Amino acid sequence: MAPPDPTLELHVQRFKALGHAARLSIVRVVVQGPVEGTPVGEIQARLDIPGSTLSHHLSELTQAGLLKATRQGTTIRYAARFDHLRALTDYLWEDCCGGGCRDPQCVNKETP
Amino acid sequence: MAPPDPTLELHVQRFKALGHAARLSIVRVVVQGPVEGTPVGEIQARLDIPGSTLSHHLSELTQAGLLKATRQGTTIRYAARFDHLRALTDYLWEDCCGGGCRDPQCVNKETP
DNA sequence: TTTAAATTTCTAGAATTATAGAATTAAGGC
DNA sequence: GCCTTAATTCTATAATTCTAGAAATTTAAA
Repeated sequence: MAPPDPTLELHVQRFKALGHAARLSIVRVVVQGPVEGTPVGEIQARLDIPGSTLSHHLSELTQAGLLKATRQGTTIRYAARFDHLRALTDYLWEDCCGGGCRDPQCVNKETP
Repeated sequence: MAPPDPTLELHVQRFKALGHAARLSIVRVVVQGPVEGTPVGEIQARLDIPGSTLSHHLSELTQAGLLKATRQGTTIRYAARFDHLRALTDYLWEDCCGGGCRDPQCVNKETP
């Protein structure tokens, strides 16, 4: 099999983090929320997930670099890492058309 | 827990499909290949994956709607579904900033 | 119609991930 | 110090996914 590729693995981890209903929902709630972040309690209220389960998913998303946490007293706010979210698709298009294509109008990106 | 959401589940399936080193590699090989698709044999040669394992991953990617297969004699070519790949990120930004933001320059999408 | 090449399906064991209750930590107010 | 609220960590079970060899399928050529 192919040798390990840290850049690949990084992106795998991020895609995997988004490949779960609870976690994708969490990310969307946070993306749609205020820039300064959304408190865990509010995420929990919106999605109706048990605390321990939610915490586990938040931890995965944070470790994957898709969310960042900031404490404010007893509440913790999670905000989106928009830079890393955007980098995900860039990685997919990388070297499209056999090298360096970034054109959104590229024929390869059109529906046949 | 929240009720089932078919649109969410669809995107979960696609992110999950990309959340695996072999599958993300496959997608990249195919994206970088010709528009008409890349033969299984060539993908296998490039990535050095056992045939049965590769076939399993190709099936998952196809079921997720990220690749499409076309037969040419005994060889089968897999091509990227660029439309569905692009839709993945659009889904992430959906309702960003509390509704309908599509602006790439949006402050929410800038690195703090 | 036998043979060969390309790819998939079957199978089962190994490995990883998900879930949520109970216990714990952290911060701040009284 | 003690109590309350907010969130995390611990733990164990359940569920899913991965892997790859062996067998089967598909297509076309000899």
